[in-house]
Formats: sequence, C-alpha cells, structure tokens
Amino acid sequence: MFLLSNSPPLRNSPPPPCIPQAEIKSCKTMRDLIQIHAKKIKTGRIRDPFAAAEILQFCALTNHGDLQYARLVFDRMEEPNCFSFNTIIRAFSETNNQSIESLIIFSQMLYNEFVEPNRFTFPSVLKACGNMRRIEEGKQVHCQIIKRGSGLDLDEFIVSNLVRMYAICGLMKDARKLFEKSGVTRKVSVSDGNIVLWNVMIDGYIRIGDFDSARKLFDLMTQRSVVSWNGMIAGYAQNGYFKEALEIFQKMQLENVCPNYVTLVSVLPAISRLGALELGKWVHLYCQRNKIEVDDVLGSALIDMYSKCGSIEMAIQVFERVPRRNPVTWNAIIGGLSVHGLAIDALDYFNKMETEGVKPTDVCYISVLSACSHAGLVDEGRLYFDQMVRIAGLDPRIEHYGCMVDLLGRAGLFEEAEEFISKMPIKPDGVIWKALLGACKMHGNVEMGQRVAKKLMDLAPSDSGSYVALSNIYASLGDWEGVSAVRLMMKEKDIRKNPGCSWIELDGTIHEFLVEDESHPRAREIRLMLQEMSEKLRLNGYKPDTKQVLLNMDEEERESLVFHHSEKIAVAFGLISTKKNAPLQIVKNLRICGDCHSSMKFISRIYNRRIIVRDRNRFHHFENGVCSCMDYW
DNA sequence: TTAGGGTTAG
Repeated sequence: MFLLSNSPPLRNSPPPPCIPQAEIKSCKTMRDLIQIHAKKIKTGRIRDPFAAAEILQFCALTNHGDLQYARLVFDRMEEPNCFSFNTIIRAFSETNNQSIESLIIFSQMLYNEFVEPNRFTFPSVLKACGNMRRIEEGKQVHCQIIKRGSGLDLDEFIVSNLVRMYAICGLMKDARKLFEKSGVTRKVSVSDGNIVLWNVMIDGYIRIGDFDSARKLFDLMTQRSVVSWNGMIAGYAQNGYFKEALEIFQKMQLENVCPNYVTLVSVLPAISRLGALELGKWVHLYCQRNKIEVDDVLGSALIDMYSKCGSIEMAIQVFERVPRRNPVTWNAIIGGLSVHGLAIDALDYFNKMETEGVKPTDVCYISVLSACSHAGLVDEGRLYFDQMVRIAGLDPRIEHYGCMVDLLGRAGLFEEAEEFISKMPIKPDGVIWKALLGACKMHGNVEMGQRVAKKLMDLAPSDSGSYVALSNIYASLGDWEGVSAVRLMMKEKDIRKNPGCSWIELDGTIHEFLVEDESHPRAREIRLMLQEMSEKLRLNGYKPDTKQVLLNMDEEERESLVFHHSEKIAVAFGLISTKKNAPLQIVKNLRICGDCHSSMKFISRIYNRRIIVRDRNRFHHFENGVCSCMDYW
C-alpha cells in the first residue's frame, strides 16, 4: 500500500514550515516512514521540497527503504530539485537490473529546465552505464561532462567512475588514458581517493584477463586498501590461479592488513581447490576471533573448504551452525558427503532439505546422482533422475547425463548406458564417453572400450585421456600388443600423458611433488623413506602393479617408476615430517593409480596412519588397510 | 565512489 496524496498540490500557497528532521532520522522501518509521510501529506508539508527530498532519501538509499515507493514519491514531486534527481538516479544505479531507470531519469533531468546535473549526478549515471555495459551511452555522458566544463572532468569521483565505466566495458586503453591523465601514476605515493582509481584499473585488467598488467599496477602501489587486496585475491581465485591467490593472501597478513568478509569469501575457494586445510582452519578461526558473521554465503564457502580439504566432520559442524541455509549451502554439504563416498548421508541431507521446503536445484541433483554412482546405488539414481525431470521439472544438463552414464557403466549395464547416450537430447561430450570408457576398463569390456576410445579420439584428438584409458584396458587384460599399438599412436601424434602431481600441506606450506621428483630440499631423506616403505610393503605381501605404466621399459624399471609416483613421494615426505600416528592428507591432480591405491592401504596399516587422498574425482580415506571407496572408484 | 562471494558429471 502506498500512502500518496491523490489531490494535486496547491501551487500558490506556501508550504507550512518543515518539521524537525529528527523525525525521519528516527525512522527504523518503512512503516515508521509511511506514518510520517502520511502526516506530511495531510498537513500539506509534503510540498516543501526539502521535506519531500528527505522522504525520498530514506526510501531510496537506506537499508530499510523501498525503491518502488521511492519511485512513486519522486514521480509525485511537483518540482523535483537537483538533490532529488541525484538521489533517485543513484538509487537505481546501485540496484541490479534497474540501472536503465537511472538513464531514463537522467534524460528527464536533461530536459528539465529548472535543474542542471552536477558533480553528484555523473558518478551514478556512469555507474549505471558501466553496470549495463552500455558504452555508447557512457561515451555520450562523457561528452556531456566535457561539454559542461566547470572542471567536472577533474572531479575525482567523476574520473574514477569514468575509468570504471571504460574498464568494466573492457575498453582498457581508454581507461588507461584517463588513468594516466589523472596524474595518479606520476605521484610518489598513492593517497585515500587515488587508491580507488588504482583499484578500478586493477579490476578492469582482471576482467579482461590481463593478470600481468593487474599485478604490475598492484605491485606499484605504495599504499593499498583492503579492496586492492581483495581484487587481486578474487581475481586470481576465480580464474584458476589458486596458488597466486594464496600468495597474495599471505602477503596481506605480512603487511598487517586485516582481511574482511569479502577477503575470506574470495580466498576460501582457492584454499579448497588446493586442499590447504591448515590455512582453511585459520580462516575459520579468524572469523570467530574477529566476530565476522558466518552467514549462508561464508558458511557455504567454509563447508566446501572443509569437505574439499578432507574434513567432512567439520563441514557438517559448520553446516549445522549456519543461521540460515540457502540452496547453495545445501549443495555444498550434499556435494561434500558425495565426494567422501557417504552416499546414504548425502541422500539423507537431500531429503532433509526437501522436508525443510528448500527446492533442490539442478546442481544439487548433480551431487545426488554422483553420490549414487560412487556408491553403486543404481535404482536410487534412476529414481532421482526421474524425479528431477518429472516432478521438479528441471531440464537435465550434460552433467546429469554424465552421472547417469557413469552410474550405469560402473554397474556393468553397458547396453542400458549406450542406449541412454543414444537417446540423449544433447550431443554427448568427451566426458560422457570417458565415463563409459572408464566403465569398460573397470569391467574389461575391450570391444566397447575400443569403439568408445575411437569416438573420443575423433572428438578430442590431442587429449591424452582416451589413449591412456585404452592402453589401460589392454594392460589390465595383459594384451601387451594392444598396449604397444596405443603407445606407438601416441608417439606418432606426439601426445603425452598429463603429468601427475601431488601435494601435501605442512604448517601452512604446500609441498608439491611430481613423479620421481628429487627437487625437494629433503629429497635424500624422502628417498630413504621410500626405500624403507618399499621393503616393509613387500614383507607384508605387497606386489607392485605396473600394468598402467605406458612406457617401454623392463619390469624392474616399471616397479621403480610406480614406486616413485607423486602421491607416494608426498606420503613419504609426510611420514618423515609429522608426528607418529598423525593423519596424512594428500591431494592429487589426476585419479589415483591402482598401484598407489593398494600401496596406500598397506601404508595405512603398517605405519598406523589415517591417509586421506583427494584425487581428481573423489576422496579415499585409507585406514587400517581398507579404503572408504571399497575399491569402487 | 572502488572489490562483492559460496555449490556443479569424468
């Protein structure tokens, strides 16, 4: 309900004196405001432009306001002054998807003979143009600024918003010109207003993917605000430069800059991807010590961090304490349980979510189907897929089809899987065929394996994955001729296997290892540990599995090679660097190999260690000679 | 004024 006067304002009678401002300042809700507004309409005081402007400001710009109401207040103003125009333009420029209103009102302002846009008008108008990526309108506004003179083009707010507009639209050359013209690059030190300009430029470079230029500017800054740090961290983290994101985050601590809410939400995904649990725990503690509220967004990031860093127990704990849960929060926990192989729990949480009235999203169904597939729950998987389509009315995406093919393939239902693919309304991608190929390898289905590998090779001729998988199928059946043929093909086409890489975090530092890696400062001790491990494992009945080695070498060399796989080096380093019985956590960029998987089982028993390996697809919790995946991965 | 987030098949 809008309490707006329907009677036309009396033009000739002067408005009564304005009521004290404190009345509106004490408003806490729209309800309070509406009461005062009604009173002003009744007494005629609304005709005082200052009183009306004050009402407008509350509705348009405060947290408890209502922009729709503000628009009606503005439209009813008989002669809106410059202040009111600026207020409403600013309010719309800051509201998602409504920036166009700012431009419409701005053009009304240009036609209004009683008001002139001023230095407070242009920043918002430029912001609106930037938000909508309307560079043509933006350039026209830029012309207006120059044409009107009065030093508008030197105003720091206008300049920074001009630079922002060009930067956000990707026109970095124009942004750079203005940036350099502003003189900030010539100043010895960066002052509180200039930082904004630098930040805007950094953000612009990151948006166009020019990380070198962004970093150069960042490094040149003699003073930075938390926004400068956040910009670099979020930029790196969202574009896959996880190590760089952590490096900046750590540099930030060294320079005694306090991270804020945005910093933490931005850095957590990088921590998750790298599996840096210690750092993740530090972030969580930092929230608690500095009273940074763990809301649904930060909570989701923490849940994801704990689950991706191997601590599903902590992920559950954070989930239970989050004050409100949105679909992403639910997805984070369900996805976490799923990659840890806790399919039943994942399905329990899914049901809980539905009971609480939260509608599952398509992303959630991906986690649920993936959980079913890893646990071999074929019937449940079929049921959920059906539920998603028929009841939830969601269109399956390629990821859902991928899960289903994986589910059917792992269960050995080859015909059903192939038929499923043939009926897909979307063209199957490489991942779909890889899922089926993986199933062929698992069940030794050479005939289908060859066909699928051929399809994959046509689809992505330079991707080593299909060649490696086909070679592994031959190898698992002892067909060495087949293995050599694939090897020859790879050699002819100069296709190389992606190098495996594993890492382990100790005291907040990430130690990375490649196969046969000797580059670590403690390489000698690691080598001795690997020898000791090899002897102890053999004494306990371990037999090396060298089937998956692609290279042409004799058996002894093959055995040595598999024993120097990156994940084993990481474990050896963990064993010599941590206290007795302490759990070890390893992250690997590819899937764990069969030999490493069986070795980890032995190591967990012989050395009495819990070993958690996160591979490309999921978690393996090794304890007392058993893996949580039950060898089904 | 500037940055503004989290979840996703193999």
